[in-house]
Amino acid sequence: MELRIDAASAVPIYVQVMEQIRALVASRALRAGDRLPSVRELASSLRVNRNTAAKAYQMLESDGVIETRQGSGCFIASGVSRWSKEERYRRLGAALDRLLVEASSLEIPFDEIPGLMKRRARRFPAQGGVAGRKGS
Amino acid sequence: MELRIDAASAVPIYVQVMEQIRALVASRALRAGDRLPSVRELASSLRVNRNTAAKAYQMLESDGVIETRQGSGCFIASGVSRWSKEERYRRLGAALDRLLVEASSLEIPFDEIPGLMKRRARRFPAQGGVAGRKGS
Amino acid sequence: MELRIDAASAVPIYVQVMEQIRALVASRALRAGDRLPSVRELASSLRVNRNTAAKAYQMLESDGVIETRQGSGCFIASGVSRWSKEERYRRLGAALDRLLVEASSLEIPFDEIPGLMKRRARRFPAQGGVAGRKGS
Amino acid sequence: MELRIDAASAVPIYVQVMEQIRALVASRALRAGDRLPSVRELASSLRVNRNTAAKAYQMLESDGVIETRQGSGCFIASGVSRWSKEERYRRLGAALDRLLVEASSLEIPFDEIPGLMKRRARRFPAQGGVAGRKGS
DNA sequence: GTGGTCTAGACCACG
DNA sequence: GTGGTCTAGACCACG
Repeated sequence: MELRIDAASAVPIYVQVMEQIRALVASRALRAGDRLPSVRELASSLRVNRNTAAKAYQMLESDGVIETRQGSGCFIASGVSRWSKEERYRRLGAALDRLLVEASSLEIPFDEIPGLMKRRARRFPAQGGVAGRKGS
Repeated sequence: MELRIDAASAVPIYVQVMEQIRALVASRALRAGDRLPSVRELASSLRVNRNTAAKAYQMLESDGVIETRQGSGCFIASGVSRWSKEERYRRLGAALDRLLVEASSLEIPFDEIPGLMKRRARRFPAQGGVAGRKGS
Repeated sequence: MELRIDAASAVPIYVQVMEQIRALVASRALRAGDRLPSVRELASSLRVNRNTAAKAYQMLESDGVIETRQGSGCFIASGVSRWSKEERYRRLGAALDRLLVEASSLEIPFDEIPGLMKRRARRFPAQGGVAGRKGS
Repeated sequence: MELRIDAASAVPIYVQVMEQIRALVASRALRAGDRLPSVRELASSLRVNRNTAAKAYQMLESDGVIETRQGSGCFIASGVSRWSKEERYRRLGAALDRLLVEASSLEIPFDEIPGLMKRRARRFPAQGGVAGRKGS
């Protein structure tokens, strides 16, 4: 499991981690029983503080998304809510709206966006699972 | 002007206000010269502190989205970004990264994005938003 | 870093702080990467509220003068203005107007100004300040 | 007597008025017994609120710079402190430093400044007394 | 009425 | 330890 963190975002890092893990579960990229990296592994791969990674896991556990089994790690809990195809596209639509507002505000014509996106996407690893830390 | 604030969100209230006003400008629901509610009105309608409402307006002003006129209130500015070309593309790049992260998490292939975007873009008036009014 | 605040001045405290830090950057007493005192240190040394010190830093950050790194403090940014050329000359024009008002009030003929400026400019390191470090 | 007000400045308008009148007195452009425009005249020529103009006069009167004679108007008081030539040039020097800091911060080379200033100065009326309201 | 500044103090995120 | 957000409330400048 690889996540992408934007340290410059106003959204706290632990929330970014939570949201992305939730989204991976919801989109079925992660399934019940799948093992998650340890807090230390996650913290070092994302280059964030261990407390931050631990907090994300704690919150996910208290939300019932993951389960901690003493001595063997963290796992995706069973019975987590799934998102329908419609729900996933609805969410991407909202993200697209945010992008278009930004482009509009920056006075960048919409028809330039696909080209810019293509270049940007090259920095991403194999699609469907994104790795590392935002480079900008 | 109707805004919706989620006090429980990790996104700061003043940022939520900024984003929604930017969206209203992009969709031309708000246009250059339009008057915004006063800081006090906004604060009371959103049930937030006056300072929080004022901060949203001040940040929008420093971004060139709105203008403050002494004693008479805040108005939508006449546009034309004050950022350098480099800065504008840097910012759009960051927004594109956020979009790609979302698409990855939702397991939606990148090559579907341009098509989805095109449909979404129809909701926005002129392409690039402000472009059509550049001279005004 | 030693700053002097005039609490009785009509110029807001946070603006006084901003101006003095800008001056230290222009004179190269502060350089890209230098760490600034923490918000709490600055506030206590100037005997102002923490929020006031924080506001000065936040405004300098939004102007691109300093950078904030999560949990580790504020640092002088590596320069290179993010404003468009138009915006930069518009701002200098406003500063020139202020100078001309001052010269008029002091009854100093405008044609003496370039000579006086030349002498003053010797105190500043590279001409244009950051120009010499543009590549760094 | 004509003054130049910058409505966008962080310095309150009534303080700008006070400072410029003080400077005109100090530089001997105004002398003891000279009549000042009425509050109404001043307010309308500067296009500021009457309260603002009145406040400037009140403050100057309480500082002993001007005297109000009932029914005949405001006059420069006798015995107001004067600035020496050295003091006037010292003050202009400080203003020049502020300009150079701004230019440095905007990455505008110092050698462009005299040319820009010349163009800017054309907008000013006869030198030594400046009129109207800043146009930018 | 309009917006801006500042304080004191609480609480949060991150290292 | 670092910076950021928010509130409640005072006070100021300007119309």
